[in-house]
Amino acid sequence: MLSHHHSSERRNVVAARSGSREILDRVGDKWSLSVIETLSDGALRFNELKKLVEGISQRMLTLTLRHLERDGLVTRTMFATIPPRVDYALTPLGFRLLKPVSELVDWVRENSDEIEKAQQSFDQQSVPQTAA
Amino acid sequence: MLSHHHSSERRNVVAARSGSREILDRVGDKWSLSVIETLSDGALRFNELKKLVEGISQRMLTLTLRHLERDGLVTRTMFATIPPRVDYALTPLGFRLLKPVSELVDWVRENSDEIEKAQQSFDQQSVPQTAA
DNA sequence: CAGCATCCGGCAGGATACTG
DNA sequence: CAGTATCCTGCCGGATGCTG
Repeated sequence: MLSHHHSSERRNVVAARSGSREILDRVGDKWSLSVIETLSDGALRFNELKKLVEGISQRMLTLTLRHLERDGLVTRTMFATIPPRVDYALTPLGFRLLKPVSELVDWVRENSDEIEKAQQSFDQQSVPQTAA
Repeated sequence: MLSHHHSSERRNVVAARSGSREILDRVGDKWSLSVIETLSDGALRFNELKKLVEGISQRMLTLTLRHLERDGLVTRTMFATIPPRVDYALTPLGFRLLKPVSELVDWVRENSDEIEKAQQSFDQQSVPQTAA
């Protein structure tokens, strides 16, 4: 399949089908990437994560962790102590995801200057009202 | 900066600050990645894009393109013909973004099986109500 | 053809209060 | 400590109708 006849129909077979959507369904929410990166140094407990992923609510942390756990990117380990203790850690799959993700993060960081410059010049040309 | 003293404070300096959020602000919305990928083959007109990025509304296409244009990832070229014609194309910056993005897309595609398996086993263990 | 304006529903996600 | 439960809000994004 995917074999195309002439040249016109090929394009978004890639775009729409190849899963840009699936990525975002996975790590495209507000917190997943931050959590994954924070766990790259090793296992952490719930409240440790909550402190480190600054700004996250415990509701969102719970939901994010559940989601990542469901996707097989994070393990959840409970200790039946009192008070209870729960460790979260990246799975091998989660660790492997770290590489392409880091490269994307690095790319954005390296190019953020150029992006900001583009934004500024765009914003200027869009609002040339008062003075030309 | 970023120099840390002892080992405890380093972690999410990376995660929260390094821009996982900035990425998603840029390409983390519903359509940006699809549009970028679709433009990787070359310039396209508005309605061509609309057809190729299947499922997108023209409102969202407009907004997405404006956003990408503002970020310097896409150029917009108007031809003052009747009827008007507008071409959209990736900038060099947009093209360079394609590489890390593609790797992430590829990673997800290559690992989607494992992810789906993880999801299924997670869903089973979470709902063991009727039969154990 | 390539859009902008408007209206509108759903849901991501924050705040808060309560539990084992 | 590590969550759940509930309420509430913004805003993302779809549908529709109108223009140069």
